[in-house]
Amino acid sequence: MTASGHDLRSHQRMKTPRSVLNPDVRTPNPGPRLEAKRARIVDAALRHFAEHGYHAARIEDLSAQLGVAKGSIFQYFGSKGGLFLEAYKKAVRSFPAYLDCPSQIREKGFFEILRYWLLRTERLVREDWIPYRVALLGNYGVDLALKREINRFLLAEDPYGSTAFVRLGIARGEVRSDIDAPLIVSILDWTMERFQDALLTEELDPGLFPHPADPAKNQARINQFLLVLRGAIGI
Amino acid sequence: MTASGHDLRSHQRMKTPRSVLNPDVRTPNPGPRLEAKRARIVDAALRHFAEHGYHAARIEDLSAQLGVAKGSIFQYFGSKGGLFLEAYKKAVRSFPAYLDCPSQIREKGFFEILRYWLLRTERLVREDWIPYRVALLGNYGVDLALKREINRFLLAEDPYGSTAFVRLGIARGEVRSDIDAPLIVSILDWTMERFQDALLTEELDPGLFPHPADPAKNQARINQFLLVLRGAIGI
DNA sequence: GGATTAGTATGACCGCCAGTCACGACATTA
DNA sequence: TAATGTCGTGACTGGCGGTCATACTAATCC
Repeated sequence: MTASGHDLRSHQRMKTPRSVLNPDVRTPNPGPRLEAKRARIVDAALRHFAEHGYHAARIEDLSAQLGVAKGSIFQYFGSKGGLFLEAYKKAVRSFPAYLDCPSQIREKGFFEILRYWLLRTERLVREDWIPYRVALLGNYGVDLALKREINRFLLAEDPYGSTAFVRLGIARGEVRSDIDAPLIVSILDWTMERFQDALLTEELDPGLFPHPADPAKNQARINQFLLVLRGAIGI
Repeated sequence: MTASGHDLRSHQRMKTPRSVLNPDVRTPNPGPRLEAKRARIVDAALRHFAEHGYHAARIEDLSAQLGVAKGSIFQYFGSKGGLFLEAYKKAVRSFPAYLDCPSQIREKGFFEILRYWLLRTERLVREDWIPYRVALLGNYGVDLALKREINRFLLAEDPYGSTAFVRLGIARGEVRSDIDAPLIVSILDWTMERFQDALLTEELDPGLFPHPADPAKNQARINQFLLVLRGAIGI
């Protein structure tokens, strides 16, 4: 539920820009078999990175576990960073966008949608922590070169639909219109990301973030956070 | 100007907790010679990390450039991560705290202090970009283990004095008191950090953050940002 | 001052792992 | 079957973080 940047996700599968991390030397039309193998690798990598972290993850272990040669993985993804980037994308794409909430929630408006997701995220994490952990790694646990690619991706896809969400808020008269919409979006993304990290890190990486967090008090915290956020970007 | 956590920096040089990154096997009273050598290494490391990034920095290069054996560096700092942590601490400690502003600014109140530093930071960065770049690396360009130590440090030292600063704001009646002060501090830290990153990244790491930023418009952005922040935690 | 010892400096060496590449297996076409 | 392109492979390499036996220096003692 966090991202930064404009909503540019217009059509599916826009060509990602070439880069060291994204050699993309595959044939133009890979064919279903290769695509399937590629997907298998990404799935396993997701789990592997989630379990070991970025640096401690060993490509060779991954390849052994998959029954695939190490060389193949590099052929598909170019580098460890490239593989991680694909895993990260898959993780983030698996998260719901703000507007993917039930319609009766949507009718209640902007801030109720936020509340819905904040309350919900805890359970989502518990059900499947793997993509959340990989997202955490991507946000804080890689080097700047990779982080740059990640930000580029978030900017291009806006996977949580923050821009559309803010637009809805403005249209409903719930979100202030005297401030540049992109700045609103950024602030929403920043604070939501950090707040959720603080809520979830207990399970994802104990000790990563300072933790005044008694889980029982999370609901109260969420309410306070929403109050502040409403003051910031509301009305 | 950003940190997260309580203001615990009570006395100088509180014992940092032992850890893999902080073996601290030095003698209890190192003597001035060793302290000087240690400081020399940290200084050079600061520059070296700033120039090359965390992963691309080579301890051996650093040691050659210093005329010091590689083994010595590991003897002093235990690991590359330990060395970086020290460099990061030094960088962050070199930044001014919120309340270090001129007294006539302080008299103008909480939000004017923020404005002062936001306007000021750009120039500070230009004058000496090295610590800012290292802080950026520490925030986004290391692995989670190191990031954990960094957060622990920020929590323990509160190097920007955010807690005292918020306390002042509350005392002056400028900052809302209906919300847990620690949450206010966190939100202030989160947003200030990200906003400054967005402002400064142009010079520190072009392309790291999405950049709608025409430098000429920075002042307008700062004003809008302050408006939002005032709504969030003001009155 | 010489001897003993504790603290400090050194750089050759080791283990590890991302990334490479020559070769082999396989598929496709002729 | 031969020829040609594609895909898969794993032994190998390069480079770097980290170690440690040895050398050196400074302090301490008789």
